[in-house]
Amino acid sequence: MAEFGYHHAQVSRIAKAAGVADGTVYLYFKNKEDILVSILRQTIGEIVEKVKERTALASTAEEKLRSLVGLYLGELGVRPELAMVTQVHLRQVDANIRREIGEIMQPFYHLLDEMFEHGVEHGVFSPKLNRRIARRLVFGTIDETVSAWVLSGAKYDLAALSNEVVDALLYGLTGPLSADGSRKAEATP
Amino acid sequence: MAEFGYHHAQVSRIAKAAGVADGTVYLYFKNKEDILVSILRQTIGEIVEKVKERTALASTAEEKLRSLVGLYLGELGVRPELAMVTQVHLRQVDANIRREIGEIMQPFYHLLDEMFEHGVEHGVFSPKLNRRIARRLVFGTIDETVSAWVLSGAKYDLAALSNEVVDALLYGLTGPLSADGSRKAEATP
Amino acid sequence: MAEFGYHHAQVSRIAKAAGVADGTVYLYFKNKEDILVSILRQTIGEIVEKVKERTALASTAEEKLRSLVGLYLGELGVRPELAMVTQVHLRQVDANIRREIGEIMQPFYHLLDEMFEHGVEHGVFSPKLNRRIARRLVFGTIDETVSAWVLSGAKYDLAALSNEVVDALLYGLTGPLSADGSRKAEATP
Amino acid sequence: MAEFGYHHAQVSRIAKAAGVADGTVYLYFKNKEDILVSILRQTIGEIVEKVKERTALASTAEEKLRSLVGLYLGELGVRPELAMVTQVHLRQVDANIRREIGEIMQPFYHLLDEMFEHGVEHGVFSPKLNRRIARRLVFGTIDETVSAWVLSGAKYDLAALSNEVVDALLYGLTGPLSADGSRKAEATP
DNA sequence: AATGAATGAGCATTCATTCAT
DNA sequence: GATGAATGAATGCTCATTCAT
Repeated sequence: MAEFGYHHAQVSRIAKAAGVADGTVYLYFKNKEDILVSILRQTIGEIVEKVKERTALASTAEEKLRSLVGLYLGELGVRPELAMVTQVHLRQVDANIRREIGEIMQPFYHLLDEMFEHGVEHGVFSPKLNRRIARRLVFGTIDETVSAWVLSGAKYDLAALSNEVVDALLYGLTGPLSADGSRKAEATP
Repeated sequence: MAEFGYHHAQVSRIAKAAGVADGTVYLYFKNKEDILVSILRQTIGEIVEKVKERTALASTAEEKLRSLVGLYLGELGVRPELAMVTQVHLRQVDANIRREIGEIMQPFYHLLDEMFEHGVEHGVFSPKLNRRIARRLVFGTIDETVSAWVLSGAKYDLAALSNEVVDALLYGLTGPLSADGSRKAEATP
Repeated sequence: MAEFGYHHAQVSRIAKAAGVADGTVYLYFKNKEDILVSILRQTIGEIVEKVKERTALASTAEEKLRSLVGLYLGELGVRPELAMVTQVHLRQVDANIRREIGEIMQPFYHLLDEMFEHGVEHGVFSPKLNRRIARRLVFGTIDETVSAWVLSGAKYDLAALSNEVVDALLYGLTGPLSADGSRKAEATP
Repeated sequence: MAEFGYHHAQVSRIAKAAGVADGTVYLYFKNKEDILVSILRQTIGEIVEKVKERTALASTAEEKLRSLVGLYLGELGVRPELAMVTQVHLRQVDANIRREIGEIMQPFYHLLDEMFEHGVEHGVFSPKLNRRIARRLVFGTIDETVSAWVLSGAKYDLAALSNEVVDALLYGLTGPLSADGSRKAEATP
């Protein structure tokens, strides 16, 4: 199927992108899987570090979520190749590795959980919401947002969507309610 | 097509699952991509048809969304092999095909859009919410839900999560507000 | 080291020699090792079968040995490619496989052992000779004989050496002694 | 160069064993082949020197052969890594090099030839025996003996086999004859 | 002289696709 | 229509060799 031009993350392509010979890659990584997984681990690690710093300064759960989403979209938004790796190449590997990916995402999921706990404690987030579902709501939405951006060719400003995405995550499709039960006009002023 | 196993969707495996010889597959499909894309097209087509029937009977946008999510998770929940195809195998192909997948999802996205329009018109959904973001909220969340279920080995009842997922989609992390602005105790009674 | 032109038994070379495409080889063999080991197993198997038939007809241990060596050199002598495999390619694989080769040679070694027992029982072979050393004497000598022939380019008649080789194996460097202790003039009349 | 392990004689392993960096090897050797061939050349050279000294003192052909075999097995028997090189690594290279190996063995073969001439002149070795076959008898047998020892893991005392091997080489399978034509009881008293 | 990071040719193996039957 | 044996392009990985320091 040469006509379709498969765009797998061949090691030779990665090497060429890095400006080194194929064999050089194996001086630094165990194998192809290790390359991709290492990229993800570092990317997630950096994002998690920044989010921790930033959310420590935020007092409300809403602000924390806004930091988290903003940083996630911001980091990937300025590095489309990284987004390509997380959204495309890493999904081309087999299910075993996808489970390993789950482990790498743990620190990020922990952040989400902590933030959620904080929000519930302060009466901001719904105590009725299943934590697992909350995590999928947040991660699923931002993941889909990044995927769409990558597949579009990374043509627009990803981080610019952050506030609207957070509004959706906070209030859902119904949007924020005003005290009298009517729809509020403005979510993000 | 029941025992894909957890790795690549080799054509020979698909043929064996279908009870035909390898070559026979090519009498009905142009190539491997065509097989996977056809499976997705049919699956989405069936779901869209059922959702159309069901949502025609639903009067409120919330009911419509509950039908849509319930049917989506219900259909994939009883056919793990299909979910394997949509969540794993189809992501292993190149970015070009993933864009084609976007086209196949169009009817489903239209449903979402119509439902959203209906909700906004009837004052149920927030008119402030970006349609594109709304779509990613809904699709991203259910996609992540199905993916997690598939990667877990399809061990639990996927459809059973439907109502909680819809609650999250409708009201977000903050959950539904009571008229007086306090957190409501129960989302799905 | 392209200048030296390594002559490893590449699978592609084997495939080309067999007149099939590279991939075809893997329809019949598990891997490269399996190819080489299978060739040896079949070759040795055929030789052992023939030797069994022939030695059953021979009454003396000397005749049996003559049959065995004659058939061994005869079989490889008419199939230089086989000899190439046994003497060159199979030695290029790692030590683990060389130990497996030992197992494949077992039937041949058993033949040698039986023949030796027969010779000792009938007073023809020395009862003092260590069986293991006897085996290495016989196999080492014919192996070296075949190797030299292969490395020379298989230019002469290998089987023609058989009788002289057997004389050497039977009587060693001292040659057969006449009854009075002097050197006999003729070993193989 | 003590722990070759049982697989390929990678240059990096040789360098590490020699306590130098990979690149340093190429200051002293042309290439990998040159390394292995040099090891063989030196080993054989040393053995040949020692055999020459020793056989000069020996008066009979039998004593000379006993010295030669004893020294060969003795030298390799105390240096299993050298035996690994001669029996395993050197056979993993291509046929061209194996022919070069033949040249390196020349001094050793000359020794064998001289010894054989001496034996024939003094009526100890059979004048009927083909010199080439005699050489293969001796070298094939000791080579096979060393190979078996190496592949067994060099677990037993190789030199201890020397006298029995020489007996086999001198008298063959039939063993030494007593003057009256009956089997002699003892070869090596 | 010595180093060791970088190289890239070389090869085993897989699997989507074809086509003679 | 159906088959499945045969194909060969594609790719991950190894390791002998080089060369800037």
